Amino acid sequence: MSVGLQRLRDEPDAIRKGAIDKGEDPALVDAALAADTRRRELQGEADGLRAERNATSKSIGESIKAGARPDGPEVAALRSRSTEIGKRLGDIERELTAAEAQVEDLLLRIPNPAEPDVPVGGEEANVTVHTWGEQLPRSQPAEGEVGADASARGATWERRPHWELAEALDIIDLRRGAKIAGSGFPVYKGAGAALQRALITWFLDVHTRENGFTEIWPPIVINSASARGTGQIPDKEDQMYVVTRDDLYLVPTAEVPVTNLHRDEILEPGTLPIHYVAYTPCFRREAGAAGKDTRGILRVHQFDKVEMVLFERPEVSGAALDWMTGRAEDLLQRLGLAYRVLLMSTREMGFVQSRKYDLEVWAPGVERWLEVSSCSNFRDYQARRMAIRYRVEKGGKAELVHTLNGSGLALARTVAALLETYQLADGSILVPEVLRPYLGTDRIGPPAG
RNA sequence: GGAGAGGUGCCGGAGCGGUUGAACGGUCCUGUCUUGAAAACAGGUGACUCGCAAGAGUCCGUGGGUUCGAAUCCCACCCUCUCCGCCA
Repeated sequence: MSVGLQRLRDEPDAIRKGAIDKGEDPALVDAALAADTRRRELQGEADGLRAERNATSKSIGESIKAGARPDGPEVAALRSRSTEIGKRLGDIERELTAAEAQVEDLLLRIPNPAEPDVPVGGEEANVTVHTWGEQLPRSQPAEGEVGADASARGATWERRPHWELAEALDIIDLRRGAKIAGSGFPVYKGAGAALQRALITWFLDVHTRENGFTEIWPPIVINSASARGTGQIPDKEDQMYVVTRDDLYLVPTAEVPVTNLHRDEILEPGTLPIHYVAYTPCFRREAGAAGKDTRGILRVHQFDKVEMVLFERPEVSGAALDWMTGRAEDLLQRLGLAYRVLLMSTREMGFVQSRKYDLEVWAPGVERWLEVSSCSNFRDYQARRMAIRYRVEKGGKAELVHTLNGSGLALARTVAALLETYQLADGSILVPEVLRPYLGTDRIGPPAG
């Protein structure tokens, strides 16, 4: 169950197209359909046999009650007949179980089709919806609006990448992180550590106090059922760290534990929408990305993220996605970081999303756009996997909810962009207005040496 | 980690191996009554699968097993609670 058998039967062409657009195998649709037909046949047979057996067993009980001897010939005849049925039933049931597993397996491998207006294609097809802020150049006049500093007046200076700044300021220690855990596990130190804490706290404060979210502080390990629910299994299994001994995974994002909060639940009328926000560290193996973005903290195995998770009624999930994306944008605007919003194409958006916006922030030191947020609507796809339903009215029929989530925001890259944007000519960092109450200073540095 | 108790429907709480999908109570819904409400009374009130329907089937923590038949018996696992130990 993922795309939904009903929809698969009703509009197989649309599902096939959805698979093709996402670069997945459309033949899975036909395989699933065929497996489902077989499954239904078997279930019909099994149900018939069970009905027969149930009736026979019942008549044994009734005969005995009516006075027949339990070891008499009448009962013995019924008994052997029931045994006979049971044997056939056993065979059918084995086949049925296999067929059910097959259907489920195939369904799990069929992607959620993108919404009709999502551009078809790969990276080149992504659409920039809009941009905000000034895309600062790497070379900065000394009297630039952000980096005005007396000592550098009259000259131009080059913005430095965040890893140089961080090392000079001694606020991020990548080498020692590699020593104690491995490469890609940064150590934040002093003002660097405080900056992490400030960002996390500020994000959570805005979401809970201004945006109406309920804060969740979830476990940062998940079991396989939870990983399956949100689609990490089987789609992204090799990106997760596994605790084999206890059959647990380290969370790749708070989305997994938080969305699973309502797994196998029917939400009563009046409970939707549910808006959760959660901070967790996030662990990703980044398998297949070796050698990519090796410098600095652009691609790391552990980073911090504040995540928004929404449960919505189907008819408003589209608007909810826009709203949620706006909440993430608001944070970037108040941090004063230039960014752009991308509507991701079919092959870029992922397996379980129906629509996804990425927020990319401009990092002038490395002169790149960095993804710091990804806001997605999953419609009923995750909800079906997790059996999250709701009732419109008391006693009404249970319907699947729509789930959405988005980063608000992911830290490592935000920190990189922030350091590079707010660096001054002397290597110190101006602290954005909104973070000053949290950091207790308006400036990090300058470096001692 | 050790010892014990227990996991049943929206909730509480029954359940000799055979009309128990599940008594009883509560909740909620619908009627009757009432100017309205409350009370009282009557009826209804789980999810899922297959089926046009009638209906059939599955589900009593999970997975196996015994049996003609299992919520009821056996085994394993998971979870909760109590006591002990340990500990941020």
